[in-house]
Amino acid sequence: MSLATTYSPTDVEAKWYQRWQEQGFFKASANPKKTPYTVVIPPPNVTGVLHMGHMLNNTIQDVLVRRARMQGKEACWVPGTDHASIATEAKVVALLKEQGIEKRDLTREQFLTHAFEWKEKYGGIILDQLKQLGASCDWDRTRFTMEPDLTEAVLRVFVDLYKKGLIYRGVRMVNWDPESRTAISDEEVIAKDVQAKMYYLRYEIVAPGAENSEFRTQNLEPRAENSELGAVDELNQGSKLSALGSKFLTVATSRPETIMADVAVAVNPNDPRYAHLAGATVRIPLLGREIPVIFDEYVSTDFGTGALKVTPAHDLNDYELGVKHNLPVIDILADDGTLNEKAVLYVGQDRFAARKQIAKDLQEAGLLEKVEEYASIVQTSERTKAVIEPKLSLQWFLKMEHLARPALEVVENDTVRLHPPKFKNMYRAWMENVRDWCISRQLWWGQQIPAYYLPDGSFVVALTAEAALAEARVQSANPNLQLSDLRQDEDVLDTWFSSWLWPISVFDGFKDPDNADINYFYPTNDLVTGPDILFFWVARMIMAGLEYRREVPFKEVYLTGIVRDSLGRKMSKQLGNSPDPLDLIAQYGADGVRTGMLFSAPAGNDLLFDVKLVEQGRNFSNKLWNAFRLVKGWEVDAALPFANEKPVAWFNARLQAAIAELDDHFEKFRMSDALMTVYKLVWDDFCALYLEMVKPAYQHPIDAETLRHTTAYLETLLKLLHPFMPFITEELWHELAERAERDYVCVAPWPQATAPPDATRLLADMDRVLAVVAGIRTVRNQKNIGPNKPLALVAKTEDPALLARYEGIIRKLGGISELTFAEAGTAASVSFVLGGSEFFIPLEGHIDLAAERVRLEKELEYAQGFRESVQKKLGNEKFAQNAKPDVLERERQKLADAEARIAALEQAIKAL
RNA sequence: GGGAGGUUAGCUCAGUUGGUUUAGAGCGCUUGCUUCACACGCAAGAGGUCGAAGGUUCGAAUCCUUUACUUCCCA
Repeated sequence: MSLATTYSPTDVEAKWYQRWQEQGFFKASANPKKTPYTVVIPPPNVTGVLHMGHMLNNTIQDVLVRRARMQGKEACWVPGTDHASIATEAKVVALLKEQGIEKRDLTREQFLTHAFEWKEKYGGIILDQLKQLGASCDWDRTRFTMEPDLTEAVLRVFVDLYKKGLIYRGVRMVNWDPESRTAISDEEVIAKDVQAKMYYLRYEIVAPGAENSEFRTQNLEPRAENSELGAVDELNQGSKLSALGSKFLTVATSRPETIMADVAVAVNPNDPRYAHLAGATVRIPLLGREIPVIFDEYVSTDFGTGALKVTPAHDLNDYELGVKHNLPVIDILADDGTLNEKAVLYVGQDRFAARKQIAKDLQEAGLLEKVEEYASIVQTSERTKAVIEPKLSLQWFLKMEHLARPALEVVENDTVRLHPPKFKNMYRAWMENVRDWCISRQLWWGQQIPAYYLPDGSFVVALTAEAALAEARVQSANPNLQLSDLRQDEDVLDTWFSSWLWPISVFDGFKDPDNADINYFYPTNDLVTGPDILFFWVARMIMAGLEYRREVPFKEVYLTGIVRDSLGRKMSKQLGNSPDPLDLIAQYGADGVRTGMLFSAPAGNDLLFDVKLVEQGRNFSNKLWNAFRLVKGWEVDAALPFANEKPVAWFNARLQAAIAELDDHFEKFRMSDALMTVYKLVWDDFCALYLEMVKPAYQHPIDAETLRHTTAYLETLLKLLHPFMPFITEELWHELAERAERDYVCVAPWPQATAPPDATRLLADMDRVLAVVAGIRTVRNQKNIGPNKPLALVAKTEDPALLARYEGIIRKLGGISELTFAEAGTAASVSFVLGGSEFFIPLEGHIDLAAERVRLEKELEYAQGFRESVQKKLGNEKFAQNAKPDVLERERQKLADAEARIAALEQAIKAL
């Protein structure tokens, strides 16, 4: 045989991917004669390269899409990328810096030119990588969130939502990322536990109406020189405190560097410790500025000292307190996280450097009472990991309430189903507590907000500058207003403000809301993505879909797990525990990698990736390859009669049952189980059993009828496997037979399960026959008898006809040379009992009578115990009354089986 | 701190409306095997008192209560 004993994927994969594309199999167009099946890809970042998460996600999508295509649906998988404003801008800025170009020296247009150049050069990498995985996307439909049409869609939506009063502009406390120097949305903030420090600061009390500044410093004792700053120290001495207590108010804070932005100290009005401070002011340590003591029940008496410094510019709660008490706002932080001139002290220092320095200075000034360890939480940027600053800033927001209500409704009533359903709870919690979405970003890479400011500071919102001008002329009642008088908002929109339109915008549903594609392909069917972007993206797509199409964007959402390493750790560059997907494909083949990923990917569970899984996938490819080699190598002798009626009928029954099971798994999005069903069908049923039953002896020909059935089965298996392993199945499809021009397994019809009328009996009979075979093989193993040594089998059974019908199979798989029926076995035999039947294998010289007796008696004892427990149950009156008839019947059957088995065992023991 | 999951064989997971000395799968493990498609293989086998305690029931991995551990979401 010329075919290699191991399958080599690399030779095969590129070839077939190219052929599929040449044939246009992945192209989809509105076709009223077919049912549409649509998937939009979660657009990867244009800066991205393929990682293991993409592999899993896109493998699942491809499996679904390929199956739908074979089912005769008009399968449309739309690929594309998103512009990832923060990540891409950072990347381009860094690249320019390497070339000696600073962003601030460029105009917006110049920068965007650079950025688009970069995108053209590198932006398609990840899509090409998907092709190596086998992704059957309609590449002609590739979209990019910042291309002109999609940009227009974003702007149209912005204008529309503004006109509907859902978008507003205002000063709000936002999450400021000092590293990317932009506001980000609540969803882009990740809370992290940290071990922080709580600083207890002394604010000098200025008595009501009196100027007693002589207390300022002289009553302070110098701190011990060796007192380590940062350690929890012992300064909290009662005597000293009480002495100082009357002159100082101690305030606990984790952010001492923000005292320069303090505008008050707040205490609870019910706190007796501070009642005397009514009308008092205190001096900010080091700075000396006087600020009032205010009273508010918001302050909790048991946190810190019960006194709270109020810094409205840098804390949301403080801001609200400030508004309530009419306090000023002092913002001491610059956009990059350094202190600005309003801070007066530490100007130009980074906030963390300033914190260290001020702690030191406070300590030296005797104004730091103590420092405590403090388990705290910091908010960090999902994208840059920088610590977020709450910052008051003028931003654009989208009101969520109106959009969230219907979007929650459709998930609650299962119009959109989440898989696994446990995510419904999470979704509900988010939807019910959703806050307005900050959609403006202080960046250039993205869609510039279509708001245009008039010279008088008012603004208009319009799709184009020209439209804005027309509106501005009306609004200002100034017909002489010129384009040059208008200034467009500098900010761009959040990338998710593009992505949430994706299922509509990729079909041009905004530009042309009634076009054939959108009407046909929308709503899409399945969405496959990670739960980490359930809110970012999935929820918002549902909102946009309902708002703009009055229809949900997809019906089923499959949420994958996270790919982790075998120790359960997230894959990261730092740990270096993430394999390069392309290396894996090169080493094990795309089919091997795809199946490897799916083997351990139950829905919603994290996938603990182990290269062994991919090895298993490769081994499976190889198994299939060798099954093909065997069949391909058979010579036909047309004169031979059909010799394998039983195996052929049985395998058909198995096959049909497996197809039904497979379809059921797909229905329930149990991808891992679906794969396992085919895996076992191929490996166990087809290779280990069926092929072994029908294969002719070495160098003997096969009859034509058997070959015809076997080839047909193999073809069906290739179809069932194709969604999982597209490459090897296509290769074998064409190796197996000469194919017509467009006859590819890629577009072959998906097999329909049609169980033969006698399936139940066929399967049950074969189970009994295979149990006999297993019994024989166990004897061989126990007695160390190789498979080539022929054995005789004597059966004592109430159903000899069954064994007679399947004698050929028993002979072949069991290595049995002679099957006879008798009423008793011979003493020099090894016996085994199945149900009520006894089987004897005469083995002169291999028999240890005593050991045989012990073994059989052990089995007997077990069977008797079993019988007893069943009898006990059947004897229980309450059981007889309450149990359903079928349960009762099953128990009676068990009893009968047990009795037959006991009788057979007793016989066998007697025969010894 | 609030909420939602999970805890079943060494590992990763199934287990549908409670039905049993027999709770399944894949991988791994053990033993034997150059059986002429495949050692990326073949055959056989071992391995679990279903986190713990209590309860309901004729009967509980499955229902209820308490508890421990763990993951995630929100604050």
